[in-house]
Amino acid sequence: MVSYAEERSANIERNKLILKEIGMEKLKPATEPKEKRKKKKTPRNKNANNKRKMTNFEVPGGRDPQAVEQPPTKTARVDSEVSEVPGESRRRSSRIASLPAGAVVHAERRRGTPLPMSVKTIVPSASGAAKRQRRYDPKTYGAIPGIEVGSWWASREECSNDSIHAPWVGGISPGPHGAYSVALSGGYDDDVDAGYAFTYTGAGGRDLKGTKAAPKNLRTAEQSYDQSFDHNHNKALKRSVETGKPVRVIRGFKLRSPYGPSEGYRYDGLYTVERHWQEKGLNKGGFLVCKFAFKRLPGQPDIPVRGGEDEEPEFPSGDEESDAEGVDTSDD
DNA sequence: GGGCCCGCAGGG
DNA sequence: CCCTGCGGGCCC
Repeated sequence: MVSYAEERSANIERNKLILKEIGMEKLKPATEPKEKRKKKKTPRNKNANNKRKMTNFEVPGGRDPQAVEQPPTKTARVDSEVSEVPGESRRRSSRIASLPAGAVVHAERRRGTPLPMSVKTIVPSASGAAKRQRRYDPKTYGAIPGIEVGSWWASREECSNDSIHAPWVGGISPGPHGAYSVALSGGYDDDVDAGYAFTYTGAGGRDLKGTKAAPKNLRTAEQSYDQSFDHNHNKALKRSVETGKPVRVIRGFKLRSPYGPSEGYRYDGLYTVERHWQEKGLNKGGFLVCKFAFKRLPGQPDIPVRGGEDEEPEFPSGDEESDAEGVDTSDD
């Protein structure tokens, strides 16, 4: 029988081929910007709230943000001076590693704290927009005004608040004419992330409730049955292929790829879903999974790659050879 | 590190 | 109301 590693490489190779087929080569810049470590420029500012968002890379030489409806740079919401997050060098791998020192999580949102309910009701937000104080409807195709490509958040909750990706947990935010957004967090071991294109695994096929005897109430779990395009989320991504609607993409720190941020979540702009198919997933049982191939729209700022200084690129950033990269368990 | 258990946004 | 989901705090 085939080992997990072998099966994984095989899947990865197949997925890489698909990415080549959809023509992502041209999108990848000759030289890729390094992820900017969030240095601790500003002293501290321990006033909570500065954990808002920040753009992670300033593009060398002004590119023209034309091609893709670039939202008006409107840094609202950061009411306080956008102090640099003193996140310094944290090694990825820990959870949401460092909410930078001063970035205290709002007490109301903490888990054990008592008044989460009242938080929602605060800020009626006249326009009856949403319960949260969202400025824009996340159920929008394309860019969210005011959120630049490269913006960064410490948690999924914050991404949701800024309407970039509404679900707190789910990777896919479905809509009638396609998905609005997806989150790459490395949930599936055989997905390939080449930055300017990537493969993505659909939702479903998991038993989140556990067994009758041992109920689990989980949020994620191993595959235990086939995924299908009947699942609303997968159906939405399939629609994206048909309609060509752009999908917002965020990458999370758990993503094992040079393009994954070392901490938190980063908005990497708009992509189109080029293909959808089903294949045997990397799971015990060989259950089918729904797969999708995404390609980035041109004209957006380059994606920063990890490996600023104290981090060594674990993969040769691209695909190229069939480098046996991930096959190992290169710890981490 | 792993296991638990949970809040929440969204859709049905 | 019910169920789902590439989180995440907490405890061990």
